[in-house]
Amino acid sequence: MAERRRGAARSETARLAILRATAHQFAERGYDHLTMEGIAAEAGVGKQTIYRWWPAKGALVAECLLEGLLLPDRFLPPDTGDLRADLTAWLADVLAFIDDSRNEALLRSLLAAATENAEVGRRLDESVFAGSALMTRLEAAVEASDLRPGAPIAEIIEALVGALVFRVLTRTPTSPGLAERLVDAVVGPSAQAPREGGPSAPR
Amino acid sequence: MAERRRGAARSETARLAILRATAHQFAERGYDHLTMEGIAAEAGVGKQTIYRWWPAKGALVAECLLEGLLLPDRFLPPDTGDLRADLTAWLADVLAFIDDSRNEALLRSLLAAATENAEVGRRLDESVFAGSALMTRLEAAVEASDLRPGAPIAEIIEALVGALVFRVLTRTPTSPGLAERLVDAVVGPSAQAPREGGPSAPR
Amino acid sequence: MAERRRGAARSETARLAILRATAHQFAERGYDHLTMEGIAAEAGVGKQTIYRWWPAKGALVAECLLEGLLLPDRFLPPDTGDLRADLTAWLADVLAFIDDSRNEALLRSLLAAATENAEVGRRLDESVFAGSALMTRLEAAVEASDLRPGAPIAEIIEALVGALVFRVLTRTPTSPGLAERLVDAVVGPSAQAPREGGPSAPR
Amino acid sequence: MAERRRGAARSETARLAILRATAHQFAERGYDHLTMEGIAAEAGVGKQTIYRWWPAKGALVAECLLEGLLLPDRFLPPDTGDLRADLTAWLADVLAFIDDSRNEALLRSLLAAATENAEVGRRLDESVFAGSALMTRLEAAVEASDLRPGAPIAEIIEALVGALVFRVLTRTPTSPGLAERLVDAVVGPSAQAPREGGPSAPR
DNA sequence: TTTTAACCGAGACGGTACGTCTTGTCTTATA
DNA sequence: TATAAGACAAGACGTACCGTCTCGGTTAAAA
Repeated sequence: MAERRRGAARSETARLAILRATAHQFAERGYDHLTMEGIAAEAGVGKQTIYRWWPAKGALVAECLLEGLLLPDRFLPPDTGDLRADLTAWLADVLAFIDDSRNEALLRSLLAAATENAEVGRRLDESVFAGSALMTRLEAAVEASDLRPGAPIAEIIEALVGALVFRVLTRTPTSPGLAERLVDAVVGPSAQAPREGGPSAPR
Repeated sequence: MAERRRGAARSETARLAILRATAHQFAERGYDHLTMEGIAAEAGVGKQTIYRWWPAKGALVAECLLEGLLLPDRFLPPDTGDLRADLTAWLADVLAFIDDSRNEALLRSLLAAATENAEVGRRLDESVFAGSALMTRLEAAVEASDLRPGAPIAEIIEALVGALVFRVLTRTPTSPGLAERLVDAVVGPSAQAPREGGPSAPR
Repeated sequence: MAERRRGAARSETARLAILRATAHQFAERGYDHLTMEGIAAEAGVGKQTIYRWWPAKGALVAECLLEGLLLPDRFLPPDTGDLRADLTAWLADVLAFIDDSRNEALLRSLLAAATENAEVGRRLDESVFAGSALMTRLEAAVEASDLRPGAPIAEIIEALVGALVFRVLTRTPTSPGLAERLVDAVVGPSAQAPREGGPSAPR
Repeated sequence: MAERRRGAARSETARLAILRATAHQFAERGYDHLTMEGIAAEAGVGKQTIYRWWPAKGALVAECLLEGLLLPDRFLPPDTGDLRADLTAWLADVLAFIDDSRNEALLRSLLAAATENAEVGRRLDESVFAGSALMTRLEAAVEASDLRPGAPIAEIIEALVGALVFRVLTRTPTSPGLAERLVDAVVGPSAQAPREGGPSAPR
């Protein structure tokens, strides 16, 4: 039987108002410049109500992330059977998102949040940059012999996502053909520029 | 004919004291928690003297980076003729540095600085993660046919460095064999031990 | 016939616990720094239970006063037939009480309570500083012709008690012979030692 | 030669704005309900500027008192040669002031301030309730033999002022003839109701 | 016996104010 | 005129209490 402690229960209304206010202020003004007072004011909530449930603004952002209030639905790689094409499509999708400077700023803010809050880092990994969906696609590729058995799938994903993160951090603008080149970098060149017989190790 | 404006010249002593204080406080307390007042106090300098020459703390950090006050001499990839071995050695070197949690925190702080200051981002790219040295090694590899002509060298570097950045952000601990697997991911497996690296470590 | 409304009756246990906690906290930390939350916590009582029965902390203190939880039994003037001796003895008694700095602080706290709560002021008059007992003694003095008929008895008491209150407020330390000099001031010098008391102590 | 330390000097403008705001808020809302934030806001000043120079609101009020921003010029007793008449006139003056309930509340607030700040208590003694002027008048009375030599002057003043303080604390309304009765209580009856031969000690 | 009003403890809530910290600008005296 | 010192207005920080409301549970008169 459910053991319920005494006293009024936590207000879901307040919780949601706080998260929504956080997401709004985050998008509006970035992670720095995000203030507890501003959130409390926008949410119509006492500051104590925030501090009662979250230890710091990083935790607020992490929970927003978890609730999908900060980023659109995760980008999903298609599965057409052509690994390189699928990865390229996924990358192009993400790059298009980043190309909007508003989104780029938001992502950078998210990286800032991750630098000072481990939970945000974890959530970023999990829920933002594809995690399992990408992983599944690559596993399927091994199955289909598009990747050799034993290929370092996790590291391929890290390299791919990391390259994107690095570009956001350094504000490097997207250049044409970037998606293809990145895919080339991590899973080798596409079929129409195939086998050059050279000593380059087969992947 | 040196046109010298009147009045006291900029004090090099003050400049250095400020940069050293910045570097010290940065290492001590991280990018957040870095305060202008703290720097001024430690440097024995008026706050105005800082604001006169730097617009914000991001710029201070960027200049520290440029002066090599924040990070050790850049990591240089060896050139033994064996591309994979060289890259692996370089990676292992960097990973060993990151494995010291003090260094990891420092790097994360640097990423935080990069999120809010474009100059820091640029400098980080250039001076921290090797940039040209790595690039040179890869160009040599193309020359030596260890990489096929037209290989996306820049993207390979981005992927490699990005993976490191991503791991620092998400606080993923280094696992054994990581350097090999990452090299495998971006330039393919080592020829003499094709199965090496094995399956990726679970994350 | 006892008209009783429905529901549980007021808990005497809770009432006493609250008053005792109030008295304890009052003595411990003074009237300011007295908090409803602190009282509730010490009494093991919900805050609402306090607010249900008392409108404010002033009322709590007033009731403590009424119940004799804050001050020792009222100081009673003796009646030896010698008015001046009796008043001096009473005053010396009260002054000795005040001389303990803990008691002085407690009285000052009580004055603080009186400034913001009229009821406390009234109770202070009545139950603390003797009120009727002193009055009775002075009326007896008129009867015995130790005071002339028509002497302003109430004002004499006010002057006496007021002097004490004023000294507590201004933290003036008791000086030797003070009791005698005060009695001298309000009912004239003692006959058998007309010069007694000497000049006032410098302030 | 004046040894001046470096840095900007204390702003007299800010100091005055703060004291004026304090006096205004004090009169408006009383000692409790006086807030540092309210003062800072009304004075157009940062809170730190207040805390830099005053440790607490009690000190602010004490300084206002010293600057004469809270109470009118001290009440001065006349000197017509008739001690009782002069004291009665002074008392009537003060009682008339107290009779305005706004002034009464202000005085009560001042007493509240005195309970928690020793400096206020001291200033109250000195500058509010006549201090030296009353003292001087009584010393002249001894000189003129209106009071016997050795009369406890300081205690007479304490009794007189104390009675007023006590009445303010207990909110006892002024009754007709009060001034005369109080004077009677501390320096004996006036001449037109003289010597009754009784055993009441001569003063 | 059931209902129901009032009590109780606990504790969440929207607020206000606290005293501290930091920011970026301004002022003063010195070098 | 640049500097070290430091005062200033502004405003966010995280904490402490305020007085109200909401929970789940208990008590006892009324229905």
